[in-house]
Formats: sequence, structure tokens, C-alpha cells
Amino acid sequence: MASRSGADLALLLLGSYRNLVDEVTNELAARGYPDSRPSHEYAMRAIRAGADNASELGRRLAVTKQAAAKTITVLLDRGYVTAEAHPDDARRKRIEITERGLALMREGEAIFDEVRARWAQRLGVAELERLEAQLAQFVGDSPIRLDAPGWAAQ
Amino acid sequence: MASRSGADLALLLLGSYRNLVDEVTNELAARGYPDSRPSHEYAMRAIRAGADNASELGRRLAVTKQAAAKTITVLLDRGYVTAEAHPDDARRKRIEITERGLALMREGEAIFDEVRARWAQRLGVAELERLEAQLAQFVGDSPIRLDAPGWAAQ
DNA sequence: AGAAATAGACAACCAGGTTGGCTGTTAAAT
DNA sequence: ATTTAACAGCCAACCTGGTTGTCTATTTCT
Repeated sequence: MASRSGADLALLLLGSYRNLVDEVTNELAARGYPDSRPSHEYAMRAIRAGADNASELGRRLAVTKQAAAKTITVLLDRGYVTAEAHPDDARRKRIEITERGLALMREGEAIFDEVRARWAQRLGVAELERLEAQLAQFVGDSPIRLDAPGWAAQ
Repeated sequence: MASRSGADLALLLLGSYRNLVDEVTNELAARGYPDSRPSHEYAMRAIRAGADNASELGRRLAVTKQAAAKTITVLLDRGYVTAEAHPDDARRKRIEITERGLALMREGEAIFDEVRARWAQRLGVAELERLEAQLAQFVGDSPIRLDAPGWAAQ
């Protein structure tokens, strides 16, 4: 199977991403977060990292502010974040992660790490780290970019 | 940077997939196929591999037959495939790839391979093949699965 | 012959994005 | 100090690529 095609390489990347993420989603559902999606994780990570308002979140996620606002709405009524008026800028609303939100993030991160640990077990720690380093070369510093309607499937 | 997190691993996989596929899409646009999407490539590959009707295509792509039918409609009016009555089953419509469709596939595959070649140049051929083999372990024999609305971004 | 399975079409819906236009607030330029 | 520009959030309409569910016509199984 010497020389695979470039299209196959794409499918390998997509497929392994899917498998990883599906496992996490399923396990999260099993642990009491049935309708949580990986994108919520990513959004909350960005919020925790300082994107405390819709416009900024949009920038970090490489998505329009309207899309970011929709995501925040979902997180709001699932009880994972709160929004209050910003003390020194009346235009902004400051987003904050709730205790329940933090709990979800802890759980999600733990599961992600468990799955990664299984990969490490299968490949060997050094190998996995090498794989990550190699992939990192091709990702560069691109932002998360969850944009474009269903782009991954297109 | 010893131990990355599992969530980062997911982002690496997703990010490198995106970068690869975006390059192909852009280059394809530059070469005269402005609105072609990777999913068209995948669908056409499945058709070429024998999925010559909507229901079968759906099965191969792990998608409902309705979704497959929609994809076929798009391919039809872009002129990449034709649909005619099936000679020995009046229920079916037989899908066939047109000359223009084949040209698109050739072009797309060539570009995919070029991008992969750049990766090989950067990593070394042996390293890239090792990476592919490792990813293959985690993909297993899962079908392409382009299903679930925008799942990759969720 | 009659029942069950299959192919395809149609319609309604959903998620997660997009653009564009709007108001109010803040910051910058004259 | 005032005008102007930029920015935050909101609303509405729309797009894509999926999803159910229902229906008819044709085949296949018994």
C-alpha cells in the first residue's frame, strides 16, 4: 500500500478526527451531558481564554459575531454561561462560565485526555508526540475556524 | 510542549484536514471549477466505485438516500453526472459520470496529490507514510461518513 | 397471487453558518 | 467640543447539507 493518494490522506485526517470526537461526545452523553457538542467545548475554551463577549468570540473562532452570538445563546439556555452588562462598556455583555459549565469542561477534557491516552497506548507515547508535532507543522497558527456551513463534509 | 491535551489533538487533526482541503478547493477554483466542493469529489469517487444510484450512494456515504439524492441533483445540474432509467430495474435511475465530471475528478486528484507531495517533502516520504499508517489504525474501516449536519464543526 | 422490501420523490424541518441593515455606545479626528 | 468613525449587539432573511416522515411504483420473496 506504498503510495496512498492525497484524497485518502484527507479522509484519514477527517476520519480520525471524527472517531476521536464521536467517542468524546458519546461518553459525555453517557455522563449526563446528552446534547453537548464539541463546538460547545471549543467555544467555552475560547471564552475561558478571554473571549468574554460575542464579537471577540467570533474573532477567535473565525466566525461572524452573529454566529458567535447564536452559540452563546445556546450556552446560555443550557446554563453553561451567564451574560451580564459589562461594567465599563455599555455596549458589551460580559460572558462568564457557570459552575455547571466548568464541570462540563472538566468532564470533557478528561474524556478527551482518556481517548488520547488510548491512542498513546496503541502508538507509544513518543510516537504520538511525533505525530502531533508533524500535524502541528501543517496547522501552523490558524485559528480554530469552525466556520463555513458544514465545511468539513463538503 | 511535552504532553498535549486530547482536545488539542482533535484540533490538530481537524486543522490539518481543513488546511489540506482548503488548498485543494482554492486551487480547483483557480483552475475553472469555482463552486466545486470536496464532498462532490467524495460522492463522485463513490459513484465511480459502483454506487450508481441514490440509495446505494447514500449507503456508501453513510447518509440517507434523500441526502444522496440531493447531492446527485447538484452534480446533475453542474453537469458532472447524468441520470438515465436503469435498463433492468424500472425503480432505479442509473447515475453516470460525464466527461466533464471525469475531468474534474482528474484535476481534483492531481491537486490532492500535489498537496500530499508537499507534505512528503516537508516530512520525508517515510515519515508521511508512517503518519498515514498510524492514522489508519484509528480510522479502521469506518465508511466515509459525511453525515450529520456540520458535525465537524460541532 | 399476495406480502414485504426497495428506489425514488416530495415536503417539512433543523443546525450552524452567512449577509445586510439597524441602534446605541465609545473612541478618534478636526 | 463637536463631529465622525468604529464597534457591540440584535433582528431578519437566507443558504447548505443534512434529517424525518410519508407516498407511489416496481421488484422480489414465499
